[in-house]
Amino acid sequence: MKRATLRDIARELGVTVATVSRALKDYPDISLATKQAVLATAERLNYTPNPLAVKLRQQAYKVVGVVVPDIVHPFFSDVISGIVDVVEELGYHVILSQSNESYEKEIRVTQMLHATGVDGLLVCLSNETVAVDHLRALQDYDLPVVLFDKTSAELAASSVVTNDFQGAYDATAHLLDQGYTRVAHIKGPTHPENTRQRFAGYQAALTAYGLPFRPEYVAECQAVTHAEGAAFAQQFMRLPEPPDAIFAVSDSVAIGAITALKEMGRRVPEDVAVIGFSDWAVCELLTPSVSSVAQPAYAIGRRASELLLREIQQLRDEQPVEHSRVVLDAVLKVRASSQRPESNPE
Amino acid sequence: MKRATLRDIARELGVTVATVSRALKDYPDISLATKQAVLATAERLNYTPNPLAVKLRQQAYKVVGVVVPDIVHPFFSDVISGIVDVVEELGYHVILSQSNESYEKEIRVTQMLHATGVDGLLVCLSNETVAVDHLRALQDYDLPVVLFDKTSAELAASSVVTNDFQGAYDATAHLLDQGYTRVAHIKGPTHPENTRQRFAGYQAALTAYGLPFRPEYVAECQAVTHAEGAAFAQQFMRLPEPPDAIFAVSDSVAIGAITALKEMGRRVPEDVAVIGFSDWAVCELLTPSVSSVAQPAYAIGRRASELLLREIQQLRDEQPVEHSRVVLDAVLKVRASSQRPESNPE
DNA sequence: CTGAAAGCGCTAACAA
DNA sequence: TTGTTAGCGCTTTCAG
Repeated sequence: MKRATLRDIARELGVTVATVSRALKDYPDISLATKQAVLATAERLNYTPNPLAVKLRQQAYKVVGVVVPDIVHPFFSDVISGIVDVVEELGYHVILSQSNESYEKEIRVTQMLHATGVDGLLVCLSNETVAVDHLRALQDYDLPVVLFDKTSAELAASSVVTNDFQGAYDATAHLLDQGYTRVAHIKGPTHPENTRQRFAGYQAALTAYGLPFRPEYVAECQAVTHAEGAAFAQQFMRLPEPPDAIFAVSDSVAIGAITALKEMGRRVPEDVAVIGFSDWAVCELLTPSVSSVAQPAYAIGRRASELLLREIQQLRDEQPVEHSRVVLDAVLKVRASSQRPESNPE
Repeated sequence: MKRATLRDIARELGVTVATVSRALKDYPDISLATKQAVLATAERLNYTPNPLAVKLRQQAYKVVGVVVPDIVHPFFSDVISGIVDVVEELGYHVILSQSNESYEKEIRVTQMLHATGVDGLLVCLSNETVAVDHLRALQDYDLPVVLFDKTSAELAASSVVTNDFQGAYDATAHLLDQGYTRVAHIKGPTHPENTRQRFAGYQAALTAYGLPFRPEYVAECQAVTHAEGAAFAQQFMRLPEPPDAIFAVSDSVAIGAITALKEMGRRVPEDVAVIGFSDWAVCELLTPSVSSVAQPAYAIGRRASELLLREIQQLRDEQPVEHSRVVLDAVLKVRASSQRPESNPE
């Protein structure tokens, strides 16, 4: 069955397409009789407007593009879920792409998204991404871009991030409150702003508690994996004075560290406390359950979409486009892996 | 900066848009001089074709719609990843929607997807879905639909599923091979075909091993949650002759059951073995590690997209559309939760 | 209250 | 080799 067009309806009723179009959109000046006739035949022919024609006419795609490093990741699927929920309420759809943490692929997919036709872009930068010219080029075409999670100060754009500094500070302070004194940090790569912030929060907490910063207690991941967490935990334990607590930049790294510590015969949290970042669902199910800093993933998706849709609207109304930076608080989830059974058994 | 159009290029060179269009598409009959001139100015003006105009002209959206019950689910995000990888190779994009396991919402989003404009649909039915008239209606508009994971025999459409029967059979047979004799099953709701198949595989294995089917050893989930797994495990243990092994329809249910069994003081796997379905990443990390039947999620996404793209092509070529049913094997992952330490300590 | 006509940007058959 | 023309399906002036 071919899709019915305005012309089909018009022909059936002996009127013009303009009349039909108006009748369907509840225009003021239209006779009740024709309106009802049009509505009836539209119903009968199962009419639905051709989306392409409508969009071409209005110069609006009603689509937002989303680029994440990796779809198969609990944090990102949560963010995506938030995005989908918000944009669908306003009749927009979501086109999804992944960069696989590759700068090249990120350039490719953002350009493809622009070529395919989107009204705006929601992007989480890949770990490899330093330069943001590819995004600036899109902005030059009046395509609004909102960054989330991994953002860049180089780009004049709205962004939504977790308060990584505060989350990291809270995590480190919690360990220190528990009586641990030699707190190490497995940090992420230097490029994404958010892992730098976690590092800064860690340092700030040490300073606030009057503890020295010890470079040998800091390791830097490349790929931010389970395996790296394990490797660095082993490296730390080989130090003359090994740390008694580890704050890891991610849950995967934390879990890798815990696995390695157990294999080395260290008890968690008695000998070494561990705390991660992101609060994956697994954290609760592991033994010991893993303390972690929860990122408001779903809320990030929602806020980022709201900002993007606002900018799209402002652009359409030829109003000045306002950029905002939204920082959402992280929530520390204290579980077994960071709680010293009896802080001071004295 | 406004997006350049064919007309802009044409005006600059004093030719018509038709010439420009042809030059850009490497038409045979075009002078080298004009072709180069066009290419040069196109480059200079940063020309990219207006996707809407192209699509309206060719009557092709270059977009496939995807409907899953829940984006935030490791199985589905894996499937989606497979879909995205395949369709992007052919210049298509993915529009994502979720039904939240609601029949009503599934109807709404599939219609929205049709209204928005997609060339085809990849759908995993919600647990609530029994009737498939909403999908049949879309097929009537020559919109190809491919079902995956949760499918329906009511719809004449291609489908890609896990071999749930074989997976369930293997899981049950494995338990029986380990020496467990009273194997219970926590099954899913009756509607989705796949949980029925798991139930059938369970029964077939019992029969093959000459064991009776005991109705009191079967419980049926509604929501397929952690909590239900826990509740049914407790129910089983209250039986006069409780089972010594449980095959659960999903990992969440299996993990819930294990949690409850531990709380009741039963050891897993010594007193009761447990095996789940889906092989979530957590299974490996829990204590005891949880045996499970792995579904080829990424491959399901790939195969389903391949079938859909084939049908879209066939439709465009006005060839007959062929439907296929692809059944991909499940793989049993044996871990600690289902392995009797010493089968016969005799 | 409704029709006629223009146009969104691009493509393709037909002329020249 | 290039221009002319028509049209994809819809919206929106401008007339009447």
